Amino acid sequence: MERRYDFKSIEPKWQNYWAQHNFFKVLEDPGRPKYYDLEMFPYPSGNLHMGHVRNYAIGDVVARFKSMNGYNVLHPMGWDAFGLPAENAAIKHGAHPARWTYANIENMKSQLKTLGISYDWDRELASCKPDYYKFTQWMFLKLHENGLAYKKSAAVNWCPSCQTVLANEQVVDGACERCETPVNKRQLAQWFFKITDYAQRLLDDLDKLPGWPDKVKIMQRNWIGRSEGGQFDLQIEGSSETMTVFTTRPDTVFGITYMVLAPEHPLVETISQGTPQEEKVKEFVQRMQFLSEAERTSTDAEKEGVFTGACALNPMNGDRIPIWIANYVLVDYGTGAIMAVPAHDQRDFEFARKYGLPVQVVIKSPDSPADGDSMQEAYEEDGVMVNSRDFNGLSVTLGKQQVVAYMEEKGIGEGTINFRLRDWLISRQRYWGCPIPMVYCEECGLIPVAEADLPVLLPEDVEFRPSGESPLNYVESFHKTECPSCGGRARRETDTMDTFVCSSWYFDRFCDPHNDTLPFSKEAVDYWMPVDQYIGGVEHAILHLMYSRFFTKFLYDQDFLSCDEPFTNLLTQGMVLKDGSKMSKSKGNVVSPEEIINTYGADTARLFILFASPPERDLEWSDQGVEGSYRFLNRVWRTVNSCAGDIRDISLPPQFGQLEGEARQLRYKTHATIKKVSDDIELRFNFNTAISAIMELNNMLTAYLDHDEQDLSVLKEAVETMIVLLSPFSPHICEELWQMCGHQDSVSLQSWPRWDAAALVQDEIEIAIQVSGKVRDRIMVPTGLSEDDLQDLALAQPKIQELLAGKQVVKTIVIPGKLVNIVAR
RNA sequence: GCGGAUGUGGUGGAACUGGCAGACACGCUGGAUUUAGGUUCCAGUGGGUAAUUCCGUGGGGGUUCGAGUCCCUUCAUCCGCACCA
Repeated sequence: MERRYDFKSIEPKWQNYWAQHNFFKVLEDPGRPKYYDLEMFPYPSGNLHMGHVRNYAIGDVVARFKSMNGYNVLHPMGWDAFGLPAENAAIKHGAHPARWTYANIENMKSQLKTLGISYDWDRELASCKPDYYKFTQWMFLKLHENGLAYKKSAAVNWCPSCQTVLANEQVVDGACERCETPVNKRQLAQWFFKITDYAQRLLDDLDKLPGWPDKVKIMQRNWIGRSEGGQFDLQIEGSSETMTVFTTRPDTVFGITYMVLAPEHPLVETISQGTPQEEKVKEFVQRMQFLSEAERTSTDAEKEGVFTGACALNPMNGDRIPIWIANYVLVDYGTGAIMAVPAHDQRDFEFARKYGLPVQVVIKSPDSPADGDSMQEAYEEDGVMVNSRDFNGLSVTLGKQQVVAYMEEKGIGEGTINFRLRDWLISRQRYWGCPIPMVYCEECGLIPVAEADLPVLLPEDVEFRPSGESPLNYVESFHKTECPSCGGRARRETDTMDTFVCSSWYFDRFCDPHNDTLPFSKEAVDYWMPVDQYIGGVEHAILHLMYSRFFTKFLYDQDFLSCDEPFTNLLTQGMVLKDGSKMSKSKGNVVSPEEIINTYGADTARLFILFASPPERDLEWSDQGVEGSYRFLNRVWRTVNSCAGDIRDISLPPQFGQLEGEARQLRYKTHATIKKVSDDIELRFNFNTAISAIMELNNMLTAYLDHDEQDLSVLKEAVETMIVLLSPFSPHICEELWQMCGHQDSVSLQSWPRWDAAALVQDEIEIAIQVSGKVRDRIMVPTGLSEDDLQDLALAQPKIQELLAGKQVVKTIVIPGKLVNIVAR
């Protein structure tokens, strides 16, 4: 017998076997329940890292477990293949993004194959391939057709050094992710998706997702940021203009002592013109423009502003109110203008004190200050309305309703709901992305490309200049085109789409990946969607998951899908850490999966990563831990080796009779392990405890094999059960061991074992006896003893008698099967 | 500042509904096998104590016959959002 099992030959052997026999290829099968198991598809950076291994190992346990439980399992893999790194590589090393990307995919795919994950590779897709992005463009056209894709001028993140716009997620702490230059804002015409139309549904339907972690739902709720309030207009004194404000506190409208516009608000220039303040206002607005996003919006930046020289009239009482501009009001939230009530809003309060503006109390509770001048801070709690004319005496809640009702009646304003969620900016001035299928015609304006003309191909023969500007701008054969409508001269849109667009529907495409007329057939998605289990990192809690939900709802509304939520259950896996921090090149603490697989094999790598920590939690990498997992697999190897010959020809009895002693205990353990492993995988995703249960079974088997007399049926059942239970975690070694036990078929094709309730019946159990809550003795008792008998037995123990001498028993608590607690004084 | 999570042996972690804290591993100690190292196997391993036993789940308080688990309070670390009117 070999000292160590030979994973180097076993693993490729079974990987080839699975591939040759199309083990993981699936088709729709109405006769079996479906299960769609999906891990977030990776960006092809070139190399697999431990986070990937963890993600796919978790997914594979689920896929193999469900498959052995009779489900028709869809488990696909693909590539999120557009994106900035490919272009950076092109600029830096001169490699074409396409070549760079496809080479990376090749490399990562071969690494992935050495892990032995049960993917249906026939469904592989790459978002950068024309047969895929054709339909990303199709999605754009459908959204455009329905008024959900539009172009508008917007302030976007601009890196002055790279000479390009950046996505929000490419701005880290106010600086460019690539060169660390502070980012500023620039006004550019950009494409948006109108995700805000779906804000309410995206919020409400979170309640339809009990299979999602609360953490993620809370993050999405906050991101959507719904707030109820009112919106009303104020006449600007001496002008025909009005300004509109949004407030969540209509009840404090009589406490307004000044108004504030965001510096970028379009009214700022008009109303300050010709006033003595004009110059100061211009100066302030300019200064704000030069500030970076981070400096401008950080909470600890001091509030500052200037008077515009103009006043507005409070529609409730006709009061003249000065209009200011200030850094703390944001142009893109609400109406970009606020009513300031310093007595009841801390931000307004700080500003008012700094500039000597009045503070007027309009909400009063018994313990709140009545006088604005002596207030130390704003009073934001509940109370009743004062100094508010007819509304005096109303509570905050009632006041809100009645002030809004009054405004509606008088045509001053109305109740409104505001969302923090903004429309999704999808334009990127980048080459390596999905082209936006629109053209600009000199005659007809903005015209969508006809569906029949898709895909708009990304030209391959392009030049990369270090300026970072999109090469599409230089490629005449690309941008020079004809108008789809009038046939006249037109220019193609050279912006490409945010890669999040590509990843917002890839899970649908997996259902029907080779369809060349539609993104997917209705039949295919009706069978497979929604995804039953989605697995990936928390970093996508908001963006990717929200965008995918938005796309799904849109496709549902258009009747392309029958479900309106894409992911029924979501598992967010923790990070893989080394020495307490995230693995990174700069820290030099990266452990390469390739190396681990070479040294210990994929089965060990998978087992360790699943054993070291439950999936949601961060995982501390330990080289010694890996060694331990490897030792365990070797122990299993030896266990099976040493008895395979003895059990090979044994056939299991249809029923195990009354067993005694060790054999009985072993059979108990076998079935207890089936139950434990099944529950841990299915109910809790606690793979670490499932594996530890298998370890216990193997430990018991090792001991059992030392006995002279063995019940070979019980032994066979235990050994084979262990192999089957271990197979979703470490499939290759289990295939080999299964074969060693004399089986011709694959362990992957076995049904998941069922536990036999009869085997779990014990006739004796240990009971703890407590005196006043402290364990003082333990006794073995027959199961099924009555509570009274149990109590009598406990009291009769000599040790307990001794302890109770001279004391009075106050009370006895009996927990059958667990303990007896005797309370004595 | 707001929101969320996590604090258990030397380490990773277990304890699922309030019921024997530390399963399973790693590490360490001792022993066996081996010329030796490695491998493998056996035994021990929360802390204090000579010992009956006492103390122990970040700290403090509470509820309970009984608390890692429930309640209040406090500290530390990590993550997300951050002037959202």
